[in-house]
Amino acid sequence: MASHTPEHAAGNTSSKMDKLTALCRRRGFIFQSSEIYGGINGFWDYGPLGVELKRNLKDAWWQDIVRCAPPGPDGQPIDMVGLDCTIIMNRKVWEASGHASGFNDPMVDDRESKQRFRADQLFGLYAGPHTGNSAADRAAVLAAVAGGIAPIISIIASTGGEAAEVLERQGKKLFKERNVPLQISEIAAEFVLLKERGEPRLGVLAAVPIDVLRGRPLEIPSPFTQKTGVLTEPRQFNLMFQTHTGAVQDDSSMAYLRPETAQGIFANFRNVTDTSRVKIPFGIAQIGKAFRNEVTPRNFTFRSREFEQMEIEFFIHPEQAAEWYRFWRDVRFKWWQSIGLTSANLQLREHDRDELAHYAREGAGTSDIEYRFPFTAPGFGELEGVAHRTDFDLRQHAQFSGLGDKLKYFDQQRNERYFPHVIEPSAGADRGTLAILCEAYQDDPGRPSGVVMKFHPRMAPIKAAIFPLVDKDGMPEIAGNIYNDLRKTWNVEMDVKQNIGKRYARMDEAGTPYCFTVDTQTLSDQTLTVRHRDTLAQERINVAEIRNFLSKKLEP
RNA sequence: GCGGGCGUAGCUCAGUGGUAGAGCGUCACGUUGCCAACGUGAAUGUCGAGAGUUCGAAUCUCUUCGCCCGCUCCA
Repeated sequence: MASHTPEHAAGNTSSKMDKLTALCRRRGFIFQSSEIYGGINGFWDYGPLGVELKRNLKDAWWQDIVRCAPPGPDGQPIDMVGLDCTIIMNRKVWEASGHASGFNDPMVDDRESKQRFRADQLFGLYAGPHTGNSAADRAAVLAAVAGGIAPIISIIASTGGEAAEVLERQGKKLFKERNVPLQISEIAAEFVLLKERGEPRLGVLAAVPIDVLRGRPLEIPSPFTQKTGVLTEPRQFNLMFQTHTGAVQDDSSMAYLRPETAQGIFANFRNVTDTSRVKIPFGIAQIGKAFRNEVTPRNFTFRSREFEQMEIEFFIHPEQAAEWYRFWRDVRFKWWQSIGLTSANLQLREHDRDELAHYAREGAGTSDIEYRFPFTAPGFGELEGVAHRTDFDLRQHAQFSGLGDKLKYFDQQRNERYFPHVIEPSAGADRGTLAILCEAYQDDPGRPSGVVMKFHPRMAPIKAAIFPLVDKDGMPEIAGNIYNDLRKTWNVEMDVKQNIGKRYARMDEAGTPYCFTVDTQTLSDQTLTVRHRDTLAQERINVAEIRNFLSKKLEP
């Protein structure tokens, strides 16, 4: 795998992505939203081919998750029901979920270097006394941090461990920029042994408290230059879109566009259990739009401000969390492979415990199913997150709605009332579509189009094309009959214009896996040629066999 | 949001103050008949947008919008 460089590893990454976006535009997969008005940043439209592709992805998900859910760990069929809830909900939903307060990350700017970072990712190196009594020294320096002393050096990191790594790697450079006569002699996790002018001191790496940052930003050294006096106070960036319900726009009518579909499922948990006879373990699935005011939408459709999610909330008894977490993680990874993401560009990555979201920190784990996009290579970008959300959301809604224990689930078999835990596989439909496009794209100088989209037949926007070799001698009529029959079941196209090579080339760019061509021989023996997109090979089959042929090729 | 780069036909680009162009693609007709072939013809432009300078702006200036790269964010 690693032995041969993927064609979109560093080097021609941008050119592959440029070619792909050009093809998406040219062939009608994806357009920029409101293009004739100059576009709008972070919003994308799906054209005639794109809408088929994305719909195939969502339909496959719905079929494989809701209508024909996989057997569970015990081999028994899984209980799964669908849901479709509104984008705008009572705003208390977002207070309960934590989005209203937690979804806007305070950001800090370095006024001098014009760089910005998240306030909660700022770590400081704090120095305290070194008496030799390590327990007392640690307590002393931690007390000093809590008391609000300024760090001597600052670092951007998401965890203390990462801060230690940065310090280890760049320690000398950081001290040089600060121009403090300090030396590091030892780093053990977040604790650091320092020497200041030969005098030993105990250092600790700790998050810079937000209230210190807010109150005295000028005393904190910039993580970029280690200069003081350049940082701004943390500022709020609300990532949720706001709107108003009703004609009068005041504070009381303010509402949010949902930033995730999950909360609609939690808010309907009781409705579903009351009406559908599902029993734990069971899942509720939903496909729908969500909206986030991303700081910087970029990388084609990868980070859009309006996007579509395919989410499952799977409700379980807390004791079964680990088992169901592993189950869904593996099922979802295999599913992406089953629809054509078969290369080493797809990977499953288990999160480190300390990078987990607030609701998942105590859980059985979180993992990402990731794809190596041309623009992330050699890194990966997230397609789907599988998280054990514990009972966080249901408990929050129980509290905020005032329903309390009434929102608990009564388990007949266990004779027990409890808040179920939740395993959440949450996939991005637009990101999935983009990964399928990236995976399918193949330069091929050996064919007339120069490029071919090798979609899995189940995902291909056009399943087959029907061509009369010549636009005469009764061939168009035969082709027309076949077309009219096939289109009752599949999205197929007929094309009579121009020479056959041009028509094959167009279908290569659209990623159509099979082309059926009616020729002179068809007139006498009822056979026609099937041209295979991936191999360019041709075979003859009987006209009456076409339905069988396609059914077999298109089954999951 | 900050810094850097870029916006001319569907695509790739030429055009640096004086009538908006080429190739490819698209479409029509003819011809051919299994991989963008050939001939003839046609359509297609708010030169990203707005303002300014000028007798005259695709070209110079300012503003703005969008795209790409970095920081940042994330399904």
